[in-house]
Amino acid sequence: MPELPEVETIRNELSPWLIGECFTDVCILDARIVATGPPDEFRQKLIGQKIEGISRRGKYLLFKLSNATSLIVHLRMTGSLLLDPIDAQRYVRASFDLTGGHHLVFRDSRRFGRIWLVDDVDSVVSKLGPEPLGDDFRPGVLGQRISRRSIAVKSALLDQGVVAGIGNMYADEALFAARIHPLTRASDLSEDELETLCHSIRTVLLEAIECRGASVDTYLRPEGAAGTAQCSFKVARRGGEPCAVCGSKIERVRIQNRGTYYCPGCQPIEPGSSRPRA
DNA sequence: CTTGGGACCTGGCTGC
DNA sequence: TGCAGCCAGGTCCCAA
Repeated sequence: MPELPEVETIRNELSPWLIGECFTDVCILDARIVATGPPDEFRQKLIGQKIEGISRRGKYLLFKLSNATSLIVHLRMTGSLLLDPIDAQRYVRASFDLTGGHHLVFRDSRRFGRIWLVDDVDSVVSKLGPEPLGDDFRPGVLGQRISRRSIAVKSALLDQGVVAGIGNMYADEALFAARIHPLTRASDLSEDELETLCHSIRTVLLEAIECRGASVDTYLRPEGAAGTAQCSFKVARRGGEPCAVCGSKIERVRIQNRGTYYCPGCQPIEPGSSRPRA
């Protein structure tokens, strides 16, 4: 499922092809994906607009348009954006023709993805927390946002208002890298742990971007190739396998109704135990 | 205010 | 083999 590294990869790989091109036609096949008004209006407003730039905020992909509006795309669970696909695609919810002969296809089997056309990007993304790869994402900032939260640290990382762009897979990977048990109360993290976690989040996300994202489920890069970040996962989706670091069997629990994977050897704290851990 | 749980959605998997 | 039923999870919404 597309999280920050996947969306960043899509941004990186679409940009050289689409920046400077104009929308010449728009086809909405499922009206539900348009979050801003009727599809016809969406289509009329978008046609003729030039893409001035493509950026990302959390898991949102932002197309800056020539009339100062923005096209925003969120892929949610199963969405993907394909550039000039050769084969006919299933589950196409919208398609876009552009100058230069390009054809951009929004595909989404589960219909959770959404697109917006807005004057002000903030009207969609204003509640997001800091960008984890930005300069302002510091241990103190993370601490400020979770120090009064009694929820599990895993839940806190999934809260897009705490930090933007982390989803189920990279939350598990970051907590493993930081050697923090996912059920640890967010408010119980020490300053050292906050610093380690902050660093681990950045490292895990940067390494995944290097791998062009993780192709689990339906994620593919715009030109149809897979990412390889899933090959480097230490715990995510590896329940029952031995930990590559200590050999313990990777366990799976449910937190906030999400499958959560961790290594009981490397992330040893038991929920409710007194701190500090041994 | 915080927290937890359900709704949304459908392909793929499990089990009878 | 066929089919019912459950599961995955990002975000929003609502209730406690």
